[in-house]
Amino acid sequence: MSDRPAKDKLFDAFASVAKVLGSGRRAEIVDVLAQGERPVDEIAEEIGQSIANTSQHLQQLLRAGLVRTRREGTRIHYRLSGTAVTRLWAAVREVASEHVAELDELAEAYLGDRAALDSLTRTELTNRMAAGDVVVLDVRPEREFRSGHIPGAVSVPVGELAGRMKDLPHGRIIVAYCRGQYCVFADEAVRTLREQGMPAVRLEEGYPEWAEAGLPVEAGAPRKSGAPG
Amino acid sequence: MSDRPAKDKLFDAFASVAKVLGSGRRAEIVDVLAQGERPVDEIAEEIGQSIANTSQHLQQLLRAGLVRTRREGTRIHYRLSGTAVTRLWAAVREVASEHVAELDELAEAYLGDRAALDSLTRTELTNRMAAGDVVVLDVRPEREFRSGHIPGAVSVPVGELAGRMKDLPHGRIIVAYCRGQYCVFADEAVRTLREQGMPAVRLEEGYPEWAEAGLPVEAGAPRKSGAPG
DNA sequence: GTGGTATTCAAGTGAATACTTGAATACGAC
DNA sequence: GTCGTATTCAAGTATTCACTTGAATACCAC
Repeated sequence: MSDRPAKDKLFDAFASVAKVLGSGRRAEIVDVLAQGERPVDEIAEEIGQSIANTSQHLQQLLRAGLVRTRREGTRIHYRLSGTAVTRLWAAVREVASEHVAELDELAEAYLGDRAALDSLTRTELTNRMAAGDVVVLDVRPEREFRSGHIPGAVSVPVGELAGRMKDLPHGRIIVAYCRGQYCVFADEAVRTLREQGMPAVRLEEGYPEWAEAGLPVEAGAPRKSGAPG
Repeated sequence: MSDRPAKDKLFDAFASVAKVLGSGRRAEIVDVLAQGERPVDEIAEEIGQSIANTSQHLQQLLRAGLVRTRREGTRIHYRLSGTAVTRLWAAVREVASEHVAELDELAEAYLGDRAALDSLTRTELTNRMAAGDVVVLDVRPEREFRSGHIPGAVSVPVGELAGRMKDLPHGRIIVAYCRGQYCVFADEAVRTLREQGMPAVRLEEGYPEWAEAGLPVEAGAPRKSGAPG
C-alpha cells in the first residue's frame, strides 16, 4: 500500500502551518501584519501581550514560515512572508464566519451592533470612485496608511477624527475603511461622522482584501511635518 | 481604547478553525473528505488510526464546524461542511508549499521522484479535452469517482490498472488524475502505464481543485454489477 | 570601552493534547 | 425481546503549549 510514516510526516508538515495560526494571539499578529511590517514592541502593544511572550509567538510564526524579519539597527521588523499567507488568513475567517456557530455573537460583542451601519462592497466602491461622488477615508494608524492605501484616500486615524472633521470635504458621501471586516476603526469613524450629521458608510472589508483582489494601491504619501525619512 | 477581552475571544474563535486543522491526522481526514463523504471506519482505515481515535478527531472537526454528519442506519457519514473548507485546505497547502522549507523533501519521500513525470494543468487539460486527443483516467477508489468526477473520465482505480490496461483506448495520450497534487495514485498510474509503453501524464492537481474551479463535473455513473443502490 | 534599549533565551507552572484501552450507546436484523 | 456491528464516551498517560519571570544578547550612542 502506501508509505504511512512518510505520508504522516508530509501531512504533519501541512498541519504545522495551520497549527501556528491556531492561537488567538498569533492570529491577531497575522491580522496586524497583514497591514504591513511592524517591530516587535508595537506588535506586543497591539495584541496586549508582554514583549517576551510576543517574541515567542513571532518565533513560532517564523519557524513555520509565515513571517520574515528585517533588521533595522536595534529593531527587528516582522512582515508576512507572502500573499499566500494573506489568503490563508482570509480563508480561516471565511470558514469561521460560515461555520462557527458563536461567531456572530462574538463579533457583535466586540464590534457592537452593525444593523444601523451601511457598508459598501469593493465593486460598489470602485464604481462610485469612478463616478467621483465619494470621499475615501483611511482611518487606520498613519503608518499603515503609509505602507499602502486605496489611491486618493485621505488619512485620518480614527483617534484624530473628531478634531479634524472640518478638514473633510462636504457634499459627498464619506466611505471609511480600515483593517478588515472585523476591525472596529471604520465602525467608530462612521458613528462619529453620523453624529455630526455627515453622510458616512464603511467599506465592508479592509485594505488587505482590496490589495489582494489586485485593485490599484498607493504607498508613501503624507508625512507628518518633522518626521524623519 | 478597544475591548481587549472581546477581541481576544473573537480571535480565539478564528483560531479555533485553524487549530483543528493543526494536526496531521485531521488534515488527512479533511483531505479524504474533500473527495466526498465517508463513514467513520473507512476514514480510520484511510488515515491509519484506530476507530476510537478517528472518532475523536471527527468530533473535533464537527465542533469546529468543518464537517457535518448524516446518519444512514447504523453508519454515520462525515462530509466537509462547505466549499469554504476546501478553499481553506487548499490555502494551507499553498502556504506550506511556498514557505515551509522541508516540504519538498517530505513530498519527495512520500511521492518519489517526479522529475520524469510530466503533468498538465487544468487549463491545458480542458483545451486538450476540447481537441479530443486525450483519454481522461480517474484512478481514485471507485466510490470517490461515483461521488463526482471529470466529465467523460474513465474510472480505473489504481489497484486494478495493471489488470485492465487492455480496456483502455489506444492512440491517445492518457491523462490520469486523483485526489490532488500530493496524492500518489496518479503518479503510480502514470508509471505503470509508461512501463507498458503507453503515453501517459498526470493532471497536476486533483478532483477537488477541478470542482472548486467551477469546471464541469459529473456524478453517479459506473456501478459494479450486483452492487446495491 | 560604558550605558541604554530592543529582542531573544531559559526555566518553571498549570492547562490542553493525542493516543490507548475498555466500556457504553444506538441502530438493524431476527 | 437478543445478537451483532458502528460509533461514541470515559479514564489514564506522556507530551506539548501559553504565559510568566528574570537573565542574556545585540545593536546604537557616546
